[in-house]
Amino acid sequence: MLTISQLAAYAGVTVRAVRHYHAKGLLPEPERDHSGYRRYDAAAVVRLIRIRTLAEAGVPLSRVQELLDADDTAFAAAIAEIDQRLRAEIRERERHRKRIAMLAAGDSLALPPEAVTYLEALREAGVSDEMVDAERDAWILVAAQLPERMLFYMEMKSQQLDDPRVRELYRDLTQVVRWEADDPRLDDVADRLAAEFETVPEDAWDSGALPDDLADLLDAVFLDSVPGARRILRRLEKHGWTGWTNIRPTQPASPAVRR
Amino acid sequence: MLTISQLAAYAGVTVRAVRHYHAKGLLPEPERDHSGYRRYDAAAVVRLIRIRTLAEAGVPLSRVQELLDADDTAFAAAIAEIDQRLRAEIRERERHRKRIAMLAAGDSLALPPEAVTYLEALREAGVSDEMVDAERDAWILVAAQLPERMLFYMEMKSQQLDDPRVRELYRDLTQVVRWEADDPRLDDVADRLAAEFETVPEDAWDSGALPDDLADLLDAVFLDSVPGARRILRRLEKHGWTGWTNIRPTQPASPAVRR
DNA sequence: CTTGACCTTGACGCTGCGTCAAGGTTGCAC
DNA sequence: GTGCAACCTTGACGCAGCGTCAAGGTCAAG
Repeated sequence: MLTISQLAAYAGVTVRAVRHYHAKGLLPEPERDHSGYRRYDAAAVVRLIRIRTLAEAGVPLSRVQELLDADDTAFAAAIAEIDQRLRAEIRERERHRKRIAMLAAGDSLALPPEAVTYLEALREAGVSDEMVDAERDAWILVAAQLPERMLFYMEMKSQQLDDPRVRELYRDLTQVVRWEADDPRLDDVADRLAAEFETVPEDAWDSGALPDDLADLLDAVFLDSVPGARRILRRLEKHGWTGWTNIRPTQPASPAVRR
Repeated sequence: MLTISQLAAYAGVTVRAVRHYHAKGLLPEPERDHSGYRRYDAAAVVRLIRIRTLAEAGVPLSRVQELLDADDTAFAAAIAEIDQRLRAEIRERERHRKRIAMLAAGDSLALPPEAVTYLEALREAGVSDEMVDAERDAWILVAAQLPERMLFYMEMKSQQLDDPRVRELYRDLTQVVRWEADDPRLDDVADRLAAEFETVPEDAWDSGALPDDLADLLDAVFLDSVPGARRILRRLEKHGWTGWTNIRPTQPASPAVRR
């Protein structure tokens, strides 16, 4: 008769694993000797080796039982299913590998490469680090909601950046975001912005627009992080512009007809 | 300001996951509103998206923290390590797949193919199912301890089975294992066995011998499962044979010298 | 006022054991 | 006989990453 550690050694598992299999009902509890020790016969070794074989093949313990006393057909079916699961787990890990490879390649988390390129262009245009970071965070939010539109947005933004006046505007804004909330120069900035917006054709506003809730979120970021934001927005309203992320002309007062 | 479910929705995770990240310290607990609800700003969304991005890439939560504020070098190193782990997990699953494929192919668990072949040969030689099962269990024990020697053993056994007299012996034993412990015919069987053993050259016994502890275990199986086992062994001893699994001639009485 | 959708904390469940803890047993050396 | 190491026992927590009740408080709309 064998003690639990001998049994475990024969089957190549730990004592703890044997007790675990008892607890799970995979291996029947054997007789105890006079001092309460478990005593095993050789049949237990065989059963334990079978359990270990299945477990090492990736069979979940909850299914080992049924596999041990399945007939050939059921066994084959169960095996096929387990193989399916293993394949899925492998595919998942391979997806993970690809993702972390991309993380290692790009300089920023959670952004597609075209966004990384755009942010790089911003930096090269002389925009300060902190503003690039703010832009990056904003685009992370967008990319999380609309990954499939990022390429479009980034191409649009990159084109805008080709215009030297836009680049200058960005550089100037780098200073503006540090001004106090009541700095009177904010109004001048808003006036310049409004003048700039006038040059954009009327129908171009909607094409690059973001969903309202996302725009609200990004507006909130702007308002939270830039002291002068509120003053700029108020001044822009006076010029007939509303919003920020989705900036557009205030609706001409065409009275809505009710009923 | 966002509620926890809005935050979760923006980042594409569950509310439970957000709370879990709070508990793990990955995401700082935000301010509470007057009724104790958590209120988040957009920065939290960005941080949460970063966490999710890393987690989805297979980074363990315990390492997300350090990765979020690692510099490029440290980040690359950590990524490389995680990729290592993912590859190891993939290899493990592929090993599992191979193992279960083998389980599906062979008709028996925990035995190498040559053993399956041998058992098949036994069955075809007319040995009863229950005796084949007993043989199989015995070889499962051997295979677990000495997998590298199984090919050798199975070739040896297969060769023995080429001898028609051995095959007949096996067939006869099929009956014998069912006899009562005190069946007098057991002695005749032991006599026949002894006569058979005599034909084996003296030096052949050790070549196929198993380690003593394993032989003891298999002997125990024999004694446990065959009622007449003890009587056969006693009778064999009288003929000068000892053991069963590792049967061999009793040592000629060469008196041991003490001190 | 009611209802349904959210919010809160707390706690158990899942997988397969590893790892104490606290105590009893066995077997061997002295 | 005694001591010590190496076993054995049950019980319980820990691990990863949340899912899923439970039991209650809150909010907004009808």
